[in-house]
Amino acid sequence: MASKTKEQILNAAEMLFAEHGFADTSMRAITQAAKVNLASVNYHFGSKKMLIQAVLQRYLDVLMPEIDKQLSRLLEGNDSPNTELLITTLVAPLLALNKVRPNGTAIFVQLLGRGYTETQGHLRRFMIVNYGDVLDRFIHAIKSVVPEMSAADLFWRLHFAMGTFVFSMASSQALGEIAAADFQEDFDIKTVIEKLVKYIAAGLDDA
Amino acid sequence: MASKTKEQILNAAEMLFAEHGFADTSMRAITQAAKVNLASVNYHFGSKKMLIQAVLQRYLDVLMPEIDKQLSRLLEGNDSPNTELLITTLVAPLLALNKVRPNGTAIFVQLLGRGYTETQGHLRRFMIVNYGDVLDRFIHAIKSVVPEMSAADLFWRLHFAMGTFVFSMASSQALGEIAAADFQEDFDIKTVIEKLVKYIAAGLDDA
DNA sequence: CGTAAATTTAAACGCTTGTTTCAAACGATG
DNA sequence: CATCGTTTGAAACAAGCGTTTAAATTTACG
Repeated sequence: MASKTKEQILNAAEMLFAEHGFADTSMRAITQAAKVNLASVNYHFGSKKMLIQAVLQRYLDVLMPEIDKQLSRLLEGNDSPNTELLITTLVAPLLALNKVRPNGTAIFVQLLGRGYTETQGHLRRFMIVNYGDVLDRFIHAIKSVVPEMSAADLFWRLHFAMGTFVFSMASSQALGEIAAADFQEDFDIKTVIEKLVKYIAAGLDDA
Repeated sequence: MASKTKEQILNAAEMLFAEHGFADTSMRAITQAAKVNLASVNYHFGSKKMLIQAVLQRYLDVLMPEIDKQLSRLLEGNDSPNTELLITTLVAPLLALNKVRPNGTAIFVQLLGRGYTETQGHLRRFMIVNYGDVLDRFIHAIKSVVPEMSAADLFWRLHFAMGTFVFSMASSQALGEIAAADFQEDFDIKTVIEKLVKYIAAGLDDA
């Protein structure tokens, strides 16, 4: 089992990373929030960079097998799924992260967004190397749903969709509060995700 | 006229900011690239923060009136425009930035993405305060194009769209390089923006 | 219990950051 | 030409960064 200190560091780091980004979160801020000694990050993880990786990996190791499982379940059915159904496949594994850690879903999608914008492609390569098989299965499934679309177009639309999702989830709380004030109506996370899935599927399908 | 030093600083800063982000671009890197003394940034702009503002403002002061003009031209015609046409309204002003400065469009959209993801909402407020009237006109126009959509739905989709745009632009360079490597094909900023417009319009219109 | 390994601690390291200082050089004006 | 406000220059500043060190402490095990 992972040591208590290690977990305290990971828990504190992921919160601060999600909130302020990787560059703007210092080792001292992390160790202070985790109530551990400054040097223990380097002792347990080696460096700040490897701590960032460890924080992400803790989520990806739960998320990716879950996506793979859901994908298998969907593809085993003999009905050919549509785009919206495929995108929905990602939702349940993401929401499952809330059971792994309190507020896990929101934290992870924020980390994902930070990783994409701050680490200029490192995260992408990291994910492809470690979870490329799952991603390939998903992309293959999407391809089979929109076979007429060119590879380049699909590439761009998938990344646009990724952007939509990450950005929206990252600011979903703030947006929810604004919307609630404007429309005197509550929007829980499930409602927002349903709207988001429709929006993404529409953009992916075709124009 | 602005001094030669001031312009050299702005030109060097915007390039480095776009490429590496605000936090990861040091004053020393800027002044070295601009071939000016380190202290001249503080002398001419006061601080790094105000330099960032100056870099953004130089573009926004060109972009926003241009959007306003295009919007007027579009709305004066008696044909009611569709969503894609309205989104396209933003494209010409964005591409016009290429005439203001070499590679201006790509630089600006990347700065925009950086600003949204790095400065946690400061940029959003800055833009609403300084250019809120233009933004309001645009949102009003969108509303009139999809009158059957509920206010809440439109709210969410507009923010989804904003997320798509900002996120894609923040990582447009990295994605462009990946795409170029994968498809042996160059994607200039104009091509990417056109793909993006179609995607956003499809998501906005309906599902 | 005693000892060896693992962990925590406080302190300091070297480096980079944004900013300030103040003298030197410049440029326009009388 | 002299002068005065503006701009530049080299250097130093204090603060913060990630990392390393070595001694103190805790933990695990024969």
